[in-house]
Amino acid sequence: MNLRAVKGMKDILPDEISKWHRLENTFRHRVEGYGFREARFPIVEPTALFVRSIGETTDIVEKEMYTFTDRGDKSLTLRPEGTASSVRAFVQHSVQAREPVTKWYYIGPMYRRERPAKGRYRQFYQAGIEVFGDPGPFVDAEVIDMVVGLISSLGITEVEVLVNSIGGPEAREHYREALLAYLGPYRAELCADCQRRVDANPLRVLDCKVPRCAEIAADAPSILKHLTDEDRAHFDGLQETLTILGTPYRVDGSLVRGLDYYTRTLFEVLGKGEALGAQNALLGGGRYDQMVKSFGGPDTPAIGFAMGLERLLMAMPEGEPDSHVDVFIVAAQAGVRGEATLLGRELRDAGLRVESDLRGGSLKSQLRRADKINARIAMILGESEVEEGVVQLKDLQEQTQDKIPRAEAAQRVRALLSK
RNA sequence: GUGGGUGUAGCUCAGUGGUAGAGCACUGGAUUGUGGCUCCGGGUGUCGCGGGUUCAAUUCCCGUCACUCACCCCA
Repeated sequence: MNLRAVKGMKDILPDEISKWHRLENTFRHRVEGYGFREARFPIVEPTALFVRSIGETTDIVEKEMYTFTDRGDKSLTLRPEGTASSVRAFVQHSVQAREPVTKWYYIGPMYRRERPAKGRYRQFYQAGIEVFGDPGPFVDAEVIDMVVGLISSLGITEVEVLVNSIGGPEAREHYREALLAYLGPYRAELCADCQRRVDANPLRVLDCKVPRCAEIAADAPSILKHLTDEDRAHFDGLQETLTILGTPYRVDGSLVRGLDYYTRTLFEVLGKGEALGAQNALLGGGRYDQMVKSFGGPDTPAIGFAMGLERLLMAMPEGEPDSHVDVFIVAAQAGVRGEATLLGRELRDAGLRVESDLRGGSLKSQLRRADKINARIAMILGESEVEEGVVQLKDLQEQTQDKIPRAEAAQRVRALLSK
């Protein structure tokens, strides 16, 4: 077979879907408990949306986007993340005019053309939330506390919560100057990428992993020293609230994150299980108070996060094997298959999940099938049962069997299932 | 983008210079219409692809592609 899923993109088959459902349902339930409502956005957006929000000099925009020209000569891009679309939609629909605070969540595929690795795919799934209109810091703390609760209700116990503040535009500008002054003398020692970054976006130099650059970055001034009083008060307020909530966290001044749109609060949750390999960032987020305005909307503060579903899945414990079938109907003779099909419809109409093997086959093989797919009950129908208007109700778990009137079949099954 | 590993049955993997095996899965049976456990039986492979060496290559060599892991980046 020479037609395969494209590199870095995976099929999810039914055998693994129940874990996905468990994850998605837990996420939905949790965030809906905080008043978030689902929104769905296009997977394809104008390229400029991401360039302007994520930042021209970020890795995502520089080398990871799936960008193409459509037949109308427009440059389009498969979304690499969800926040840009959320903001675009928020501004496009003037959502701020309908409510003071907007809380949205989304789940869906994202695309980045990176080299695939464990827990990193070119099409991957993210679930995320955005809050528009609340400047914080209480909402920042509540969001962080919410994700901690979410992670824990997924059965993931070993995590670390990192928080940091990179200040607002004013602090960023002061810091930029301080950083440039510091980096100036070292300029020639930096790697080629960083020499370019000094001009384009000096903060990115702090992120570089080239040994010499990392050494230089290690002694660079800290942005925490350049926060304005307001930024500082915001960050203090966040930490105080986390303390009141009893949410564990650690301040990490080196947490910068790869997207340029962040302001003030940044946070990240790291998984610790070895199942994750090197891709241990389960979820990340932060505040982006300038983005709505920069897209032409009103000055609206915002905060959000996104989590990587594949990574969460790897960190989650395996669940109980479940069954997708309540009743398996067995036709004892080939001649009653029509009657068995009718019985199946009767039970389904009563709300039960019913399977059968309409190909027929031996009684033994049909029962084996019922056992294999983990059906709780087998219902056997043969010539004599049809004649008498009854069915054999076999409880595969309790190993019991009763002959019951066919009319009572659905109700008897319900009684057994609810036991 | 850089480095490493691996490609043999549907899956997980053994193995050999003379074209190949196990377990699981699937399937039939163990006396009449009763699953799981046990026992007996059954099918399945362009041994990733291309080239080279050789009388002979799945095995050795080279290339290539794919997958995978790490670096990096991130979710």
